[in-house]
Amino acid sequence: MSLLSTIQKLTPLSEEASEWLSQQIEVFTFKKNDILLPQGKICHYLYFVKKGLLGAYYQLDDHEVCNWISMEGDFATSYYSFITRKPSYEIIECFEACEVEAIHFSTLHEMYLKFPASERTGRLILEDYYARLEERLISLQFKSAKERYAQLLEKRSDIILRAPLGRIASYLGMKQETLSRIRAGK
Amino acid sequence: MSLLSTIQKLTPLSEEASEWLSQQIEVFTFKKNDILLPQGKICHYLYFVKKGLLGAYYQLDDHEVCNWISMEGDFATSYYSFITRKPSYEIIECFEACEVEAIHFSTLHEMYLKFPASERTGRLILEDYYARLEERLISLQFKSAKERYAQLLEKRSDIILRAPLGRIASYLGMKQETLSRIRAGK
DNA sequence: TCTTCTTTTTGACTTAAGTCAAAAGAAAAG
DNA sequence: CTTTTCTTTTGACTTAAGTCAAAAAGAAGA
Repeated sequence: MSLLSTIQKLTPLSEEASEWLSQQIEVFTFKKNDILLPQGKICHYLYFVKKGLLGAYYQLDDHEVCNWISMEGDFATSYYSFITRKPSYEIIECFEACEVEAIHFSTLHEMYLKFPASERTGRLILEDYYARLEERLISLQFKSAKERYAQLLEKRSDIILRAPLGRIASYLGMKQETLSRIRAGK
Repeated sequence: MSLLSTIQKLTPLSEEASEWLSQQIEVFTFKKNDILLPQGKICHYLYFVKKGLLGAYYQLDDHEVCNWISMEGDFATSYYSFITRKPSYEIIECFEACEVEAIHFSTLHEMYLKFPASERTGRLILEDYYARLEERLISLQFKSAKERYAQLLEKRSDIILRAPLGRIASYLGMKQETLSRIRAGK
């Protein structure tokens, strides 16, 4: 499972394009609690998680709210900052030691110019992001805390087992104590 | 205020491209309560509201949840269905009599082929959608009903004055009675 | 203008989730 | 191992928002 093979699964990339792209991919390793993107900086990379767990959160008043969590096989970036080239309001942090592959923003756009058919790839990755966001919004809009937890448990039980409780709670839009109680089945 | 001039404000389009596009734009008029897109159909149009008020909602259990409301000068489409070409879970309906300009999906893609620079236009419109969605999510995730109302009042007071109370309430993720009480300042 | 239908408001009561504080469990450090 | 630190759970209490039902206000039709 790699960035390239995952992209190929979304939509085939020409031999030539994937050859070129594979040479542009950068690989990084991070320690637990390392910051991939500080708040206020522009996100230049589209990441792909090879190993580990990472996520994004932002500061709201006196607490942190988690926006997304990615693990092995997931893409990860501060979508809004990455596409708009504006400073990110969210912070990307490793929740575990991580190994990631990364495509630089300029690489992506060079690829679009060199291989116009690859535009589709970019669009599909981003559409996937959009769909996830929309699903989450629907879930937050009118489901109870218990239902939201059940839904996440069904879809991403792996994340629930690995991410810190407080992060999951804020991701689900509830307090840590509430999540703890739901988990205990009360 | 027209589709074309609004697009031009986002990013300049070549003389040739805007000439071509202007000939592809369709104009529709609808009566109050007319359905622009029924649930389960693929959304083929990117709409631009010239006059009136319209919005989208979906069925959740025994009630309807409003996803967005657009008025004069706004774009409107079932974004997810439009980009993925999958059936829409949401219904687009006129809340008032409407006059809209519309670009067909195939027209948009023909434009991308004919005028590659126009890809940027499409991306910007869609990015704008994404940004709105993200803002809404943040608001729902950790703000109280009162705060969410205040925020909408500040950003889109026009909508609050025109849309039915029940729609606004479900858009804000609360019950109609709650919104009524907040509005009364209790 | 009167009647009917729809939308919004109000009232009384219930419930889900938040708050604050402390205890228990795990993980990291010496 | 112990001690320290961080994370999760539990308890008692509060509060925001939901529920159900009825009244009031507006809009529409005859």
